[in-house]
Amino acid sequence: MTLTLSVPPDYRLWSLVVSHGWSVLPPFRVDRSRRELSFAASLDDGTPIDVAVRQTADRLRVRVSSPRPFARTSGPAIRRIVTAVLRIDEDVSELHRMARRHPEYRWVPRYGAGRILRAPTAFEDAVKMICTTNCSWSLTEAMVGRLVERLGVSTGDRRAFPTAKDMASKPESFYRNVIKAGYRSPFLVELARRCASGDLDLEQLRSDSLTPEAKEAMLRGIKGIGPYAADNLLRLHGAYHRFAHDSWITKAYAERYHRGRRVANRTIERRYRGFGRFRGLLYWLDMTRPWYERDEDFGMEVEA
DNA sequence: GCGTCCAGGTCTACC
DNA sequence: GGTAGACCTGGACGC
Repeated sequence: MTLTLSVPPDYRLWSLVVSHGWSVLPPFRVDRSRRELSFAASLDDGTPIDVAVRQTADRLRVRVSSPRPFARTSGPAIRRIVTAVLRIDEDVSELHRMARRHPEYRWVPRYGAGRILRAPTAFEDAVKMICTTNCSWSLTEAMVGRLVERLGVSTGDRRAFPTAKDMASKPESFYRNVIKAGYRSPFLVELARRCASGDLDLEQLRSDSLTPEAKEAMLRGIKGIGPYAADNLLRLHGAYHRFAHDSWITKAYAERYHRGRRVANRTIERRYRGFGRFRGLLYWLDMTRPWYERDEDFGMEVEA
C-alpha cells in the first residue's frame, strides 16, 4: 500500500530524523542513501505494519507493508499513526516567527526544526524514556534492542515495539535477566501492567483533553519517571516550556556558553525566558544545533 | 585481567 | 522540602 500525505511548506522530514535520538532506536531505522525514515507499528486490530517514508517537496510518500492482508478500514488508521509519529499536524509557525527575531536562532526556521519525532504510541515513548535514565546511550540502545527483538511482533522486515499487553505478560526476572534493564525492571513491569489493564491511559497525553499540569501529574505518578523523563515526555506531547535538564544537556550548555564550567539550572533557564511557552524547546534546539549542522545529508532543498 | 568511575536519574528513608 | 545512599549495566580508563 502506498499513501501520499500533504505536509506544510515548513515541514522537513530530515529535521525530524535529527530532532533527537529516537530515529536510531529500533524499530526506527534511517536509510541515509535513500533519505528515508522507516518504522514499525501495530494497528488496533493487532496487524503489524512496516512504514517507510520519503519527502518529495510538500508531499510525503508512505510505503506500508504487512505480513497480513490489510482490512478495508486500515487506511485512516495508518494515516493517523503516520501523522502522529511524523508530527505532520504540529504547527511550528509561532516558534519560527519567534526564532526569526533572534539572529542566533534563525537557523531554526531555515532548517525547518522544531518538530520532535515520536513513537507510534505514548506507551512506547514512555518505555524508551525510562531506558534512557541513568545510563549511557549505548546501554539504552541495547535495552530497547532486546525488548524489540524478544517481545516484538514481526512485520516481515523487522519487529514492532512490544505492546503493553506483550510486556505485561513477562515477569520482572525477564527484564532483569534477558533485557538487562537492572533496577528499571520493576518500573517497566508496573508500567506495562497498568497500561494493559486500562488503569493508565497514556494515549491521553496525545490529546488536548488534558491540561499540561494534568499530563505532568499523570507522568510523575509512574514509577521510574522523574523530572528528567517527565519533562522529555511532556515535550513530545506539546509542553515546550519544560527544560528536561540532564547531565548531557547541562554539559553541552556549559561548553557552549561557559567554557565548560557548569552553571545552575536557573541560570540556564534565564537565558531562554524570553521565549515564552517555547523556552524549553529552544533550549533543546540550541544544544542540538550541531546535530543539524554536522549532518551532511541534511537537505534544505527537498527533492523536486 | 581487574578495579573504579560514570553515563542523557529515580526512589526511598530520613531529617 | 531537601538530601544521602542505593540501584543495574556496560564502556572507558588506569594499573
